[in-house]
Amino acid sequence: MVTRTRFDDSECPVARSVDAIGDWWSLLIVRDAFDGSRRFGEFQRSLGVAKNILTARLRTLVAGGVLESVPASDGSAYREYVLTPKGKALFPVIVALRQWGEQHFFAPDEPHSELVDRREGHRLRALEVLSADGRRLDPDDTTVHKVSPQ
Amino acid sequence: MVTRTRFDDSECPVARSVDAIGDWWSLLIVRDAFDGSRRFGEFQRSLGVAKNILTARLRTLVAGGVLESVPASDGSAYREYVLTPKGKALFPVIVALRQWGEQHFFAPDEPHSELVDRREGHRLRALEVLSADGRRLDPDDTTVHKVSPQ
DNA sequence: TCACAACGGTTGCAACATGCTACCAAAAGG
DNA sequence: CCTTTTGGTAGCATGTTGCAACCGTTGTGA
Repeated sequence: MVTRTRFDDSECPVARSVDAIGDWWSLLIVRDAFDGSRRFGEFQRSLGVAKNILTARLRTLVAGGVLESVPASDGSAYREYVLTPKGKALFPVIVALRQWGEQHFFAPDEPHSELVDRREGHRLRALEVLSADGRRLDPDDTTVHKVSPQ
Repeated sequence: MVTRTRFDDSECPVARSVDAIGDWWSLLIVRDAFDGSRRFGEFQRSLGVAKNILTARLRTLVAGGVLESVPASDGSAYREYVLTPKGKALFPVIVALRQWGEQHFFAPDEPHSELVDRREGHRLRALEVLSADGRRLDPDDTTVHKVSPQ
């Protein structure tokens, strides 16, 4: 069991997110879930993670409401792990990580797995951070509005 | 020194990204860097991380090209850690984590720090995953195009 | 200029998390 | 039935983290 309550009470949403999914394996488990993995063995073979660690991570993700354990879709007595709506809401996070990795860790001609639009088969548009009125924002165009603790 | 070469050679961009920044502290260090932290002590006070761990993380992030060590901006003899262009490209990742946290870990009226457009002072628009031709995509609308290893 | 505090670490050690292997019960398949 | 697959658990070696103490350098105030 992972017990990191350090930032549970933080006022920063990033910290709470990292608290929920910010360890080495959880993000890759979620990625696999988006890619269609459902069964314990699928995650285990895909990731090469130790089974006791996978057990712990799946439990944590289920406890955190990211995954839920449901009866197997093929009618067998086993269970499957599927993304909850909260888990599916991580889609932009995974896409952002994917695009960052594509841009900074691969040579232009180096092969890598690609996330494509199912209808057209094309690569996705790069994520853009936009202001309320639709302007494209760089990091320097934004600032954190701190909550005064009182 | 963090030595996780397990996924350095993965074909999946998400895995390489997680390899670079996917541990407990690195993402929070990057968040602080976006929020304006530059000095060792700033990160240390803000995060409450042990100094030896912070030392190791900063070194890893510098080695990974996310941060760089530059002379202090105030003319002192100390050094500062600032985001490289590669580091600044993590902006959508941090914003995605922030928005996910805001939506799923805070009650509607619960106070939390907010990332706002500096010009207008308004909250940012929610990130959208778009197809090449601009349609809004859900996870189910996409599929991973696997690279055949050969 | 001299003392003292702050900065940016390093070192050693204890506690905890992870990875590996072996093992096991229940389910599926033949 | 008998065998294999699945989905774990248990124990142990190793790696990582957190904590406290220490230390040289840099800034600071008298």
